Amino acid sequence: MNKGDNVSIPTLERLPKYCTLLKLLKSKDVRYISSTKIAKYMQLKPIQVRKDISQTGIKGKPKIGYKVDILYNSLIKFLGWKRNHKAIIIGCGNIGMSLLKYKKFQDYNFEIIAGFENNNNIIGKVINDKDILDIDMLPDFLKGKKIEIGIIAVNESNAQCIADKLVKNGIKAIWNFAPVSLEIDPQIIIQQQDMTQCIAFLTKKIDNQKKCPS
Amino acid sequence: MNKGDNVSIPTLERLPKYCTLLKLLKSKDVRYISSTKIAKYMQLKPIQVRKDISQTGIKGKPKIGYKVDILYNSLIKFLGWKRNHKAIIIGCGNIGMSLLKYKKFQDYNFEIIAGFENNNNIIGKVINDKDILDIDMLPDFLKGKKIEIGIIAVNESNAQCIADKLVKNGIKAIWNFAPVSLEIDPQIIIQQQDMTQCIAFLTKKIDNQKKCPS
DNA sequence: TAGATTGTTAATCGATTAACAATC
DNA sequence: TAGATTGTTAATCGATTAACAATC
Repeated sequence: MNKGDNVSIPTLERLPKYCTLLKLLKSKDVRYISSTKIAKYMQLKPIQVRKDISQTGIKGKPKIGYKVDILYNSLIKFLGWKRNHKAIIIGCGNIGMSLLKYKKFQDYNFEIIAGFENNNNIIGKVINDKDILDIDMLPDFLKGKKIEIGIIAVNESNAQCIADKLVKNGIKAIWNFAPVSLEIDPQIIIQQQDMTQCIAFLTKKIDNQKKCPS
Repeated sequence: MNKGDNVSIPTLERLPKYCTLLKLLKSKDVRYISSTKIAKYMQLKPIQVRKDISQTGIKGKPKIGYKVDILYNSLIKFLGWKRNHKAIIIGCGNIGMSLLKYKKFQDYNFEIIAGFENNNNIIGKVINDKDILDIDMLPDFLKGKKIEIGIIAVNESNAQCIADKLVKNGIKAIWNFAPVSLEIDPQIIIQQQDMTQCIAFLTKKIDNQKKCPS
């Protein structure tokens, strides 16, 4: 096991934000950056930035800081973004469609290669160069294609059944937009995308502030 | 300050999931539920469920557990979902449009009442009964309307400027879909919606598993 | 050189988990 | 009643933060 393989989740979630900033700095021809400055940009503490970076095994230089291009490249590599990752979407309704259309995934070498549907009015469409296919073609489609990620954008009642189908056909990771907790082989990586969490955060925080205006 | 007002973020993010489950139980006429069973459904530990629930001030009964309808109602109330929360969207491209179309927000008493754009080809459209208006009309539109949440779905380079405009016009909370960290009055509640986090999680976990297949 | 910055080691903080008395 | 379950208090675990020697 490599050094950074058991990186903590909070750190893992901050790393892409450093990438975004470093990309910007690169475009402005900034050569070196210190944890102090990164922290200032991102409203974090310098020590946390250093801890995060050190978790990935990247080294800086006292007094100088980190070399922008090296740090950027190492982070991209660390996150696995040097390599292409392929995904398919199941469910091409409102959410599924917007993901199919989304162009920025390619910035992360993340590629949605097709959509799947059971609605005949939608099957056959081509969105952003990606075919929408009949869900029945899923098993055949996945054979030999090295697709690692299945994005579930169907409704709650169908999510579990789709998840089972994906796993059965060799999918390694699931990104689930349906608001249900999937029961699934723990070997499979699950990322739950829960709108309700976001709404809860917003509404609760607003209401707290109303009660105790400072 | 009420008891649950400083509820921890991890707990706050689990509460809506309990709501989802309780709603299902209610529809099946289940009257009582124990932390043990909730935990089983959601792949958590019973003690964590009890701790979460107790943070909201809701009480259960030894041996019996929690009354489903009371627990559900109390959680909804706690999260602020008894009251209507109004939002507007700035930027009606791919992401903004899909949020305008999304019907399930009403389940949480969360209401997007309009969209704003600067593109003349989009201004004037009506999506899901919601008008898309010229961004220049924003200040007038917000006057006296008690809109608390601004959803930013414009590109990176415009996000900060839109955020400033929203705050200037009395918005209390921002849900930011642009991949930049906004610099803003700390009084304002910010929820950062970061696709890159999700992608980082998926790609890194997949690559770790490749290296050490168990 | 002097001083800013890194990276290590230790301290603190907060969330999760455990233990168990109270109780329906 | 007996036993399952709650809720409290304490222990553990892990992430953040602090302190500081090493160093360019």
